[in-house]
Amino acid sequence: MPVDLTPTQALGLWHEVTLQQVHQDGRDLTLRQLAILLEIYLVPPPHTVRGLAAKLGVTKPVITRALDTMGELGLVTRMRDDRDRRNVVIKRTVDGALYLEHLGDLIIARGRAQTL
Amino acid sequence: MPVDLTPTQALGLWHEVTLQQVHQDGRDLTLRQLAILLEIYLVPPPHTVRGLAAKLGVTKPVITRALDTMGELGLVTRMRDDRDRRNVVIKRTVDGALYLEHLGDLIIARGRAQTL
DNA sequence: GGGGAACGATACGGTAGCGTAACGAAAATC
DNA sequence: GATTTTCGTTACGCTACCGTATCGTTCCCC
Repeated sequence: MPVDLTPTQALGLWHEVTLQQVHQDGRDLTLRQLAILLEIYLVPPPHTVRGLAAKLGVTKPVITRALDTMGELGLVTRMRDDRDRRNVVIKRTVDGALYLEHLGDLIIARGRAQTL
Repeated sequence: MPVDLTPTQALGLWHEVTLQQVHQDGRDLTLRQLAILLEIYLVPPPHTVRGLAAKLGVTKPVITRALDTMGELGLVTRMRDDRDRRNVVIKRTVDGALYLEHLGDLIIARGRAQTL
């Protein structure tokens, strides 16, 4: 799709996608929440609270809260690690995968419109 | 830059940019705020509160609040319209332009890394 | 010029995020 | 086996956003 995207076009793409996202998605995830979600789904597991906190450069409560919220939305799940019961392993869900798949398609669609 | 971006790669790009943004930018704009900012800077003026509200599909107080916040951050300014003093015209600022320019560069840089 | 419409801002109660600090449970260390 | 460390969560006070409703100002129109 996008070929030779300029900075301006890149911003235009961001604009289109953001706009669409604001319009249709009532969920309205924070930038941080989205970053966490993407990290969980795009980087090979396992994912832990502390690992995500380190990767994003935020404190642990931020991760816990984000997981609470996104858990209620059905986008992620948590399970205790049986090998080290201090750890919590973050799991993906079908809804979460669909959510991101939808976002990916949106980017592509807008990117295509952007370069036409 | 990105050539033949797949949905997965598009998500990867979003991931990288979001991650970077979370890391370095303390401002942490809402998705809505970012959409408003992009609208102001990428679409030809004039911009009004009601116009932005309609374009984004949100209520007017949302726009007013967002302009308050981003105004304090120096990203936008407001001026009363002298021809119709009921209106408020939203103006761009140097800082706002720099902010988005930075974001555009970030997208390009990450997009390049994405397809390497 | 008086009644109504349009525009943006404000008020209000509620919700959700933040950072710092402390907590309980589990593992590691000695 | 007691102490220390690690891990995730919770508590606290605070800030910022939300939606609905209302307000003051300005313009429009008869």
